Amino acid sequence: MTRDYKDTCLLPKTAFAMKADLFKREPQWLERWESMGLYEQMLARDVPGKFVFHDGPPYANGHMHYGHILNNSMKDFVTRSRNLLGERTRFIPGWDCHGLPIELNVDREVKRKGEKLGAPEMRARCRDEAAKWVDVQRTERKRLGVLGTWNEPYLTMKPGFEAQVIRALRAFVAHGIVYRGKKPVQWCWHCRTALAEAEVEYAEAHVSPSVYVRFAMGSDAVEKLRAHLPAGVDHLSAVIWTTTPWTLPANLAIAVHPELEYVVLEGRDGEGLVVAQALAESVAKIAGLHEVVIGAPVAGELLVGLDAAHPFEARRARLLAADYVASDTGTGLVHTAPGHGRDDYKLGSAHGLEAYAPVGDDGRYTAELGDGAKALGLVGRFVFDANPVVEAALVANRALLHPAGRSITHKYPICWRCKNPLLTRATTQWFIAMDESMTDGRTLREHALSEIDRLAANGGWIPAWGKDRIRGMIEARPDWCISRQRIWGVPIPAVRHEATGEVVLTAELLDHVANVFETRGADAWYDGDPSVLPAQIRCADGVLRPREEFTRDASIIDVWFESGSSFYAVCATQPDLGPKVDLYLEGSDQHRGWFHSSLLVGCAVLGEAPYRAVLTHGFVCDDQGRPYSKSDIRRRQEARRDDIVARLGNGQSLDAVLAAVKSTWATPEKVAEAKKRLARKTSVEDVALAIAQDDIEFIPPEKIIAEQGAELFRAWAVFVDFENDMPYSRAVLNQAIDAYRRVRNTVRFMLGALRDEPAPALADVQLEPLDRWALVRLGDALARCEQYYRSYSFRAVFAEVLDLCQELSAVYLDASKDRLYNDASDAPRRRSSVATMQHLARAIATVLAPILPFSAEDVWDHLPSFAGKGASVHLELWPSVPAESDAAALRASMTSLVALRGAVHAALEPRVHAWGVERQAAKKEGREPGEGATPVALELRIDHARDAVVTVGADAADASTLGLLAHDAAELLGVGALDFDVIHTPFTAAVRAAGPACARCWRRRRDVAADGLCPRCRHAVDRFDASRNP
RNA sequence: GGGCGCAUAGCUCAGUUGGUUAGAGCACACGCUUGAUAAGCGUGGGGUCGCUAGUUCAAGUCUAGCUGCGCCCA
Repeated sequence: MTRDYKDTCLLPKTAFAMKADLFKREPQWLERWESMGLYEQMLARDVPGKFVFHDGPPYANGHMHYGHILNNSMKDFVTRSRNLLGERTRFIPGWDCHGLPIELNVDREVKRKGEKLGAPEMRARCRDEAAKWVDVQRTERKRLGVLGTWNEPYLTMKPGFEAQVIRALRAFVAHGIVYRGKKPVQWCWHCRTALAEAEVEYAEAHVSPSVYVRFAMGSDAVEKLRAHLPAGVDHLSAVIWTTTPWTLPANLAIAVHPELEYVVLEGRDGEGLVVAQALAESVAKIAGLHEVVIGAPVAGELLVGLDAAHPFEARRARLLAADYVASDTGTGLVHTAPGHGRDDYKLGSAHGLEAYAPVGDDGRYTAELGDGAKALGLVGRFVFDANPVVEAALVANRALLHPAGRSITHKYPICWRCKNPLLTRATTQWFIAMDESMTDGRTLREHALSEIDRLAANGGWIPAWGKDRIRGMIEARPDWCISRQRIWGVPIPAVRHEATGEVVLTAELLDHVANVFETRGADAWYDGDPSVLPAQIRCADGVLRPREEFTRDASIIDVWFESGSSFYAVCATQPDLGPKVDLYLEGSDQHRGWFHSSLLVGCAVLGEAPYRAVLTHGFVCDDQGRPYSKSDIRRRQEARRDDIVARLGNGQSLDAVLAAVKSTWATPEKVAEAKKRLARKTSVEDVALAIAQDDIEFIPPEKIIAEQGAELFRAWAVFVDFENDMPYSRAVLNQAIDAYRRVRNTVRFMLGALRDEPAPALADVQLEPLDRWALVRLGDALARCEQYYRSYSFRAVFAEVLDLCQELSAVYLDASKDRLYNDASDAPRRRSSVATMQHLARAIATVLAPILPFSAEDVWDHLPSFAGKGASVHLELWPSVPAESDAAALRASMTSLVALRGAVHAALEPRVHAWGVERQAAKKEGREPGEGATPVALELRIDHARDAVVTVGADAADASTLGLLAHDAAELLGVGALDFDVIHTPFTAAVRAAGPACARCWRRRRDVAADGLCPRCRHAVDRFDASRNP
């Protein structure tokens, strides 16, 4: 029996685990990084560049969801990659702490306990509530491995921040574009506040009344339209359509499109109904007319200037020209209440009509109502309850075109918070004018638009369509309503002079208030201390009056204004950052939110956009492209449940139903299980829900993190394309995990090659061509990755590294095995290999560190020490490779070899197959391979192709094209030897290699000696034995 | 209803200024490998490039329309 030489081989050895156990170990790394002050050390390095990154504040309410996790992962990619690239980058996490959701939570709690609290107490409760969630979210964000100043985050409720918000407001005031106006806003009667556009949601199926109302016109109209009247018509009515009858008391006008064709439709008793031609038929139907009799078409222009009597008020509605009037629904004549609609307001104010809205904060009519409405008993009545009253009055006045009770199902705006339907109601609010000249002569809108274009010219919108997105919004947005009638926020420090009624909001006043807020916070506005105001306040007439003559405004500022000021509050106040931010990074919904408000604040405060670039990512969706949120998934599960229950109720069989709804339960076994459950008296609903939950799965993020680790989520985030919606499902997550494992195992092999022993530096070895190629390949990957990082193409970085690992694994590492395992430890070939592998492992860990910070550190911990090795991979700078003058030749050489490799493997496939079959047959029959029918020699080991000699026709590949790697060609192809036949036409042939196999390295060679070893292995074994027994 | 996007293999994605037979990885099938082994290697099957019409010698790529999906708005 020959000696077993396995122990003398330098087989892979490393403590770097194949299984990462991330969920267990991540917290340990986090703790280590924190105690060693990793973030501070990283920033303390002397690096050439600087990058200003700014966190968009999440709202301090509730736990993190998938969107947050994705967003935070990406932000950490940015922080870490910029630092890696030698650009000092701080990350100051922030939270949006003010605003309605928190206030309502507190409100609900206070009401539940039956407490009565004043503003200061309410604000203190809100502060506690926000602080509580900041703590919760801080823990959750840190757990993801996000690096930053967690002990000093920015909070919009901190005094310094609040003061800067006031200073930002001051800039708008100084530009002269802040004004008080009565305008229709979206109003929540339940929350008693105006809502920002971002705070409005839409209910899909809201049921509203639908009324067609006739407004009687005068004889002047009959005169004017005489040529267009059907024969029997002697009086006219303008017909309007509305789904908000409660706004009829505020009707002041009727809008018509000047370029639309109208007709007079013959009604009953000689009445002519004025409607758009395109809608005459549908109106006739609604009015119950048996035939459509119309006169000659009338240009809308002709109607403009006429008027019609209000159905129950003693006033007339003028017909005004408006180009927004549509001809596809309604009547082509639009009921106009300037106090209750944005278009209405615009039209009304152009014609001198007031924004008349006789509705209070609580959604009940006020005494401002006209006499007609008062007579209906509407004062004090809730507007939505008034709809039937108004409708009844219309019937009584014969103004309704059809029987009462029509309704329509349509989308309707609701409050994002309380989900109650909203009113549009004119209130007195503070606005920032989009179209008034600022001090530099431009309007805010012009200014913002030109900044958008300037950014676009510098590639600042990523992806590029972000420009069109935000541009469209800035172009179309109305004046910015910045006031809210709530408590939890930064007050708009306006004061009202009681004697004159003048409301003062001046730069001078704001300066004083900002300075007070700087130390005492915005609470100072509420605590009764008069010193929050200057002793004397200047009025418009220039006269200073004592503050005792003034009262404070109770409005707070829109939270979007606050977060839009964050660059000014957070970055501008720090000398090493400054007001200009290099990158904003949020979901694409923020084109309407934070990006938008920041841009406007930037234009007023800095005279330019506060950011140089804006990066947006899509939303987390399931594998069918539907939003992946707990509530959304639950809604769909319930819909699926209802579907199943309904189908079963219709008498369909269970298996038919499951097949029809494409359930994963549509298998005989599952159906049987479901039937069994039903038999156990479980309700149909319960079983259906269980099935639906199985079909439409929600995977709680905290569960993934607790059971698998946060890094796998980061791997997912980098595995899918963030510019689009990002598909998330168990299958996709598993794919990302597979990719992660692939990289991990490749690096593990290289660590194994190092065997926990310090390897020589590249400079200290004579590099083999094979290793030089590996370093060229690495260098190519590094160059691409650097570009990818600079352009935030994190996915491409990961794909590049994955590709590198794949290629190394299949080609380079495989070819290196013989020298790694079998050469003597000090053999030059082996030294070249280990020096290269140390460099590769180091570089790969470093490049991946921003994306997979935990695993990269794991690699670092297991990388044997070398000169200059730091305490953490995260303190490394961008890796390099040695200069290589033959890079092009090495690349060409490998390209030829890889092409040849494909041909050789294909040709070898049937032989390998035959050898394998023989081997298995021998095993099965309990005989040695070769003893049977197939003439295969007795083998110690058949390493598939390795024992083959491959002969290749000269036209397929010429030996000279293999260039620098020709020497390693056989190893790279995974065969024993490679011959070229220069005579024949292209072909590939393979035979078993001749000669006995070396007992140690298993290579068939003609120079195997009598002791069973080839000379190389003899030498290696001698060295090994000598080191054992010196 | 409007604005901005997206649609390539079962899945995740590449696919340059239009130009050979549309690629990769995962998954799948079949092999090899017990010296990367809860790993590694090889071979293979799999696509009407969402649909329709156009421009062109030539369309995954350009144009228009449609369908589906997302975000934002009404």
